[in-house]
Amino acid sequence: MSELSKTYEPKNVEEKWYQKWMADGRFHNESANGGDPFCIVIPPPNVTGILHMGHALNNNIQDVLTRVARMQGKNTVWVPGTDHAGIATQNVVERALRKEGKDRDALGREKFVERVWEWKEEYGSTISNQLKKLGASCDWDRERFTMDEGLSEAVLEIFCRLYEKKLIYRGNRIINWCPRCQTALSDEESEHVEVEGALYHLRYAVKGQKKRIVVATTRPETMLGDTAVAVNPRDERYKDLIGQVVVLPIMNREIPIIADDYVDPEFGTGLVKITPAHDPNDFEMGLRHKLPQINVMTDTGIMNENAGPYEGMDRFECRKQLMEDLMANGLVEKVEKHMHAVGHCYRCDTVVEPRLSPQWFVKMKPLARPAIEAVNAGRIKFVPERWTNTYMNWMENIRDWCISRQIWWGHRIPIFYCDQCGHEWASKTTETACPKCASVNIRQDEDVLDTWFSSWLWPFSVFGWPQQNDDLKFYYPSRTLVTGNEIIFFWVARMIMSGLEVMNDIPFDTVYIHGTVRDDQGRKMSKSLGNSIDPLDIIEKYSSDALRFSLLMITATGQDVYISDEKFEIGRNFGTKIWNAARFMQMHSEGFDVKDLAFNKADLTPDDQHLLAKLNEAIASVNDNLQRYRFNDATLALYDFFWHSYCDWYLEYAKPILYKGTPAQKKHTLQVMHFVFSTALKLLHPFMPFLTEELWHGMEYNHADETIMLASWPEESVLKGIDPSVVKYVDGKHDLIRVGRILRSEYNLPNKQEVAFFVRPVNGKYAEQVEDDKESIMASLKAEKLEVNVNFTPSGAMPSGISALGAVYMSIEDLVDVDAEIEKLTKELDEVNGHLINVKKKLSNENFVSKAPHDVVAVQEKRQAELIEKSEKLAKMIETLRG
RNA sequence: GGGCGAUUAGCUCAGUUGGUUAGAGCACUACCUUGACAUGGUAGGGGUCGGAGGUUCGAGUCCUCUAUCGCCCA
Repeated sequence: MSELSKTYEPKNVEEKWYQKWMADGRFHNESANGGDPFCIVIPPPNVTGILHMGHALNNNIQDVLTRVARMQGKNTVWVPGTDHAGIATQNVVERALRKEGKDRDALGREKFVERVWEWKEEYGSTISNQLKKLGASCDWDRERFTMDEGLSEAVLEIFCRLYEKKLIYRGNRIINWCPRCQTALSDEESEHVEVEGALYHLRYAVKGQKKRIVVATTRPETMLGDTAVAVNPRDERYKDLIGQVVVLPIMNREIPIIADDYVDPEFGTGLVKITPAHDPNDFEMGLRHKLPQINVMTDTGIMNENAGPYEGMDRFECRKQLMEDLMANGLVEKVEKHMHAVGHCYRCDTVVEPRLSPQWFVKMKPLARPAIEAVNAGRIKFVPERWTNTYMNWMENIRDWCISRQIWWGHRIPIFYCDQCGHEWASKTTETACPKCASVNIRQDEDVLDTWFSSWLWPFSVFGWPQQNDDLKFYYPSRTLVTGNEIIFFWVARMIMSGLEVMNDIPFDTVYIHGTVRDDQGRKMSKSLGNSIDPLDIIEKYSSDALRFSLLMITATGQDVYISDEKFEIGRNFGTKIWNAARFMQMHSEGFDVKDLAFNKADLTPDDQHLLAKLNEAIASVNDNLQRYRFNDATLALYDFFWHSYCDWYLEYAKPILYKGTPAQKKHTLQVMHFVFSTALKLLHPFMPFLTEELWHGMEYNHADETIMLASWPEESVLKGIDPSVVKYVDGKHDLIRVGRILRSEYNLPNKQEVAFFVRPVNGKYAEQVEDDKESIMASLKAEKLEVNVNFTPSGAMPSGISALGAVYMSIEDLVDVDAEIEKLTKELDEVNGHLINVKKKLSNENFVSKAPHDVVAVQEKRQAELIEKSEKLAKMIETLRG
């Protein structure tokens, strides 16, 4: 085997293997290959996106699942792609235009869209390329983009279907309007941010009376569009007012005082101004009471002609001026500080303006019903389960989805209007004449669709729907959807609805929701805070494998992840450890044939068996934890096995054999080592794909499986049948070595100083086993001599300790600090007796004995016996020391 | 206002159906540059599990209340 370099150089290695995997088509699969399908669809990142830690975590998890499935021999496909991110992308290109001194209106729609496509061609593959650095084993031949021809067809198809079913309609309703992006947003795209605002108490005059009433509002400028004042009909205070008329200040408009149950008598003064064109609740109330709707703002957030003297003023400017004017007229009762949630555009953070506007909506209730049912029936499960509540809560209170956007980049709404006869229809193709009156005086709707209106089709549109084909049949539904909780509403819920509507089947059976990646102070990573850690920097500094392993190790199921740079040292150090273990093996493997790992079972030493049992445990743990999406436990099992079981114990055990053993012993030990190491590498591969592939080849394990990617996934059963009593003995042996080392360390013996040990095993069986194992124990203890004697009694004062196998004594003539020894043993005795009291208390408690399960009681009884024995031994040892 | 989550060692976090002596990594202390590895080894110090009450033979784990922090929804 070619010699492994002294230090691991991940950079070249990672680049090399990814290229090779791609060149060999290892990530690709198709339905024609048959077998057991395993499909994951990527949550498509924005085409404008750059990789952040959230992506790294998200895709890392998907890659682990994908790689495991592939090794298990499933027909595995992980479909990658990006979405066209309508508003975000348009913003990016507009910014670029501005730099050139241009704007989109001057350019015109067609030219602008061309520009966006150019931008996409140039920069759109950034995030995909970054995913490759992560090691993501996506089937890149299947990469999709939501504006692709195929996916666009899917969008048109479902739009027309839902339109025909009257599940898509146009309505003049209050929507969330972003004055900066100049488009409508869905409710989900308006992010509520708690801000300190004010509650303005305004005085309105009641017509024909001297008295004034006081209304409270957070947005005083909307009063210009007020068309009523409302009270709760049960509010005794204002009974007399109902039906009276109020004169709106400034505008001098006469508006009625109405009664409506919606009004909360507790809030503010119990009197609410009603502005149907600028507030969703007021809008509803306006419909109930047939109130006029007066829009006082333009689409850029400027006051319009309905705002009287404030026309042309910015909305916040107007608020200031208006308040000054009202104040001057004595129309302000008071202004209080007030915390409230204000909607902000999720793209540009501008304060959203609720605004009356004609938009397209999807009627959601009928789509939601089967989607609720599917989750209730357990056909789709959320992991962790608690997210089911979030999903259900939203679904059960679902509101219609505003899908039209007043931008140019996106799927244009396939609705046509005939200006001749007024006919309106949906069509998948570009229409040239009215199907009703044959007029050519027709036009298509100017708006485009919400980006999510294409990504909600993702699980089947990526396979070519509405075309029917074998891949679609084979891979749909996908298996696990891996995503963050922030897009349960945006995406997950909607995919379930579309899947059931279109495919008549769930889009995936499991939704794994991972945590949000935060900085070490718990803040969300964001550019503006400057606290984001760039995954690519981490890869540069520590390697992709280190990034991957560390991320999973610190990510508990569904909990948020707090990261800082140093955390990635875990993975780097782990990789180095494994690399060096491999180098060690290689140094001793000259002339050894790694093709021949069929060790003779009869020759298995206790340590061999112990190692095999630990490997078996690791395999079981990784498999079990993967199944339960407990990635941190899976990585911990791997870490513990490689580092402690393999390196700390077995490798140290093997050293004397490899340095001084017979050729037969050496061969046997190497067989065990290579068998275990190669199996463990496979188990590690999904988590650290690059290092494991490099070692797979470096150690020449590739004779049967050319790539570790396609090597067989380790299953527990391969190693059954190891005697548990032998495993227990080796655990005891480790304990004995530990006790011996403590003795050395207590007397500060220099590493090189060899010293004699005496062991008094608790039984003859252990005596035999220790005797047989003498060489190995002596090596671990740097002992010049090890005497095993069930009847050993120290001739004089000797440092000692108690191990699971029996008492251990260290011979260091003249150096013994008798008082210190007595103190140490007494301390231990006190501790043992403390435990003993507890156990005795338990066992003498009748309730415990009668009510606790038998095995629990049995454990306590056994423990009692052990503690008594230990206690007696310690007492005797102390006595001996006292002379 | 409603819902969810968190609160365990100096720090960041595990602790799965309640059952021995509550774990890990980092940091810290001492010793060790020994022929895999100082991105390392050996040994060590350090927590009674936010607070109060309850259920139970037994509670970090279940229940109630409470405090603080965070997220989502209104």
